[in-house]
Amino acid sequence: MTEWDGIDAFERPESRSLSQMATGARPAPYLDGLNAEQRQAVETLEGPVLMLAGAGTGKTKALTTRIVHLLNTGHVRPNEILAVTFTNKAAREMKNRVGGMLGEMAQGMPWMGTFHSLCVKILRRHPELVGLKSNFTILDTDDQLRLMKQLIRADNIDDKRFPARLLAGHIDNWKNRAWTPDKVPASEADAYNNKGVDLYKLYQQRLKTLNAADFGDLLLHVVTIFQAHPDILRKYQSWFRYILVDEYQDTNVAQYLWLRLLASEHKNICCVGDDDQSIYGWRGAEVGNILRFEKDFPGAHVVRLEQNYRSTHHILGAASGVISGNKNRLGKELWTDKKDGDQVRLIGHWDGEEEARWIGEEVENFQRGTRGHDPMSLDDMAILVRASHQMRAFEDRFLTIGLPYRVIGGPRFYERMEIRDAMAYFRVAVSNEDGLAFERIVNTPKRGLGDKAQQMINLIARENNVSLLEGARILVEAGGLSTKARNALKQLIEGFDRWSAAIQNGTQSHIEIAETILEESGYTDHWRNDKTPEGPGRLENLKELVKALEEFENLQGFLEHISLIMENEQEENTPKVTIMTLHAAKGLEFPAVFLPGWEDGLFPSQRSMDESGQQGVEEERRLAYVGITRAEELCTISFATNRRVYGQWQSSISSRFIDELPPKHVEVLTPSGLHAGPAAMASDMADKAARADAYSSPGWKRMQARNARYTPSIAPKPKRVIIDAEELPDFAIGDRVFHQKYQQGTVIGVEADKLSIVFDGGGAKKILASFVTMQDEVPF
DNA sequence: AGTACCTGCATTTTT
DNA sequence: TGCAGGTACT
Repeated sequence: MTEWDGIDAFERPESRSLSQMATGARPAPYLDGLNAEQRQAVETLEGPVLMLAGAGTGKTKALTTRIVHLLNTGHVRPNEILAVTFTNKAAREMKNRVGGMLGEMAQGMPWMGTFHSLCVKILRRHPELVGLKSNFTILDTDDQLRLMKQLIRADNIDDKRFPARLLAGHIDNWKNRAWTPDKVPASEADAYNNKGVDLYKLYQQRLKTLNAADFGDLLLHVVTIFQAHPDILRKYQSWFRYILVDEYQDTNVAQYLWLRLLASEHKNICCVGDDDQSIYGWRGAEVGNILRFEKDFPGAHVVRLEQNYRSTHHILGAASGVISGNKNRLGKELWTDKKDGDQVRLIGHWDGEEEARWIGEEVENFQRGTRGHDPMSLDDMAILVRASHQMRAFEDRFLTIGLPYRVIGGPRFYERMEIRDAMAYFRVAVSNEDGLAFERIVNTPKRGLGDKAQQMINLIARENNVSLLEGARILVEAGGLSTKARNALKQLIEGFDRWSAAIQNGTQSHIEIAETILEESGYTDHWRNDKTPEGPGRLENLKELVKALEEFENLQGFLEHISLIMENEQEENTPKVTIMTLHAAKGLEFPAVFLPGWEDGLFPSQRSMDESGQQGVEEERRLAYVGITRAEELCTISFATNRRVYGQWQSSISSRFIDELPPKHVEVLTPSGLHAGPAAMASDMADKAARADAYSSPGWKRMQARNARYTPSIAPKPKRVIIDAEELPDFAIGDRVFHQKYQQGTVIGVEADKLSIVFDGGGAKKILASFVTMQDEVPF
């Protein structure tokens, strides 16, 4: 591997052709809207660049403009830019914004996406190098845990004392650090009752036989391939002439290595991030990556974006005051030319319920318009909490006063039971080896294949070293099980044979196939016959699922997309207050923000401090910084002196972060109840008791049920989200294409949506365009 | 197979 | 307190 240190000179910008220079001479009106620093970040095209972008300083603008500038000056072709984000949302936004500035040119940017989706793309080209087939499935957390549980039980480990989650945590950690089982250092040998590393090895083997990868693998496998196959690495290195990375402070070791490997030829890597907003250390993010950038990439240009366009002076002052308490930071001071605005408001309450009550009233006040502020929409207000259990108090309160709210981060469409079941059917049909999916649906709907039958299938599959589906086939052919169970299983196997064949030969659309699968398997009937009140809703969800398929070229593309995305944001038009965690709020902004629960132990969280000490406090402090900087106009911090924790009343002291707020930016409000005498307190307690009764009353329950029905998380409406499955490209004769089964080939004829293709492996076929993908992105 | 009860436990979350 | 997961009973 090439070392960055010791390289004395970076490549000079290549001498440009006349046509490139002519292209470069095109006017660049998009630069006009940038401030000096943003402009510098956009125009420093060659060599490593670190864009230190504080909250609200227009980093997305700078990032997208940089891409536009790269293309407009003719430095690079769209498909030679690697642009990486963490979330699909960020990728989508970047795509949209670049698309908005460039028109269809952005369509030609196949390498813009999340770390994971880009890794899948790469991995699908070389799966055999890590023992997978190109149709490998991607496991979600649930599958992972089930698989680990099997291994743990097989090893006779007490999974009470050593829960699967613990093992999953270790393995995740190791993968984040890019440690394959053989690379886990000896210091970790005691993990999971000294069995961690062995189980990790076993787990990886099982994944291979299942032809599956978990999220961590996607990165790890690609890094492994790059490290073991310099020839392959070299091709990607030279292909990606410009690399852009968003939220660099959130990268883990594996992602860092991935980037470093890819950037080491051209060294045109631009990382954007903010060390002060690094809040994902607990899931492997290394703030060190961004702090070390100049060492890792010698000669790096560092550009600081410090002009904030979001918040008022007081809000920024408060945020700066808090974050300055951190030792480990690159240092940055946000400023604004906006008006001073209101000071950050601070208020202490008697208890959590009082806090929720007061915030509810304030929300209504803002809505009405108070003290020189125009009336505000509920959409413009947010309550940001440290931990999701804090949301409950607000939900309860808002429910009683009938204040519309929206909770971000609830259960998602693709995590619903019926959706996961349906997808399990699709998964087995697409990849017969997918034993986890098979297990999930073998007795759903009930086919009389209970524990015993499943154990039998498992046993036979293991003995013959074949997939569960094949094991089941052997069992049926051998005449095992009761007649009834055998026939049911036989029917299921025949079903999968039919469905897999339909997927292979491409005569039916994947939507028809999906409908067929759900019908013939009896899964739809299962819910049609369901008498519980959820039945109709679940059928509805299944319909939505099939509808969502329309956005994809084939079932596999869909499954991949879903396992990578799992999101279901749907907006409806009634304005609502938003309730969410501080983590979920990163990157968002609201005119008015409430930050409740600033009590030591809650925020900063005790656990964080116990587990990570000073480092933990610093990360919590960054979380406070993120919270304050979400606010544009009004920021209200609050705490309660008493709070119910796991049912027990506890008194608490205000957060240390409160004392770090610079007083000149803070207005301290006095709550009406706090200084009342003991009498008021007593009546307060009585009131509370009365309310507690009301909470268990039938009326209350009904209200909750009603709310559940209308809660946004219920009605599913998958948005049109296309990141991995791009719009069907127009194929032309001579195009290089890739087919799941026949691999690479060349188009020799086009009629409507059917292509004639000569495959490299020999043979010509007529194939629906939707079954192949364009392979021009990396020509090798 | 469905239920009723018991126990243990309890951040942050994306892919 | 309230939930998820497991066990034991019907």
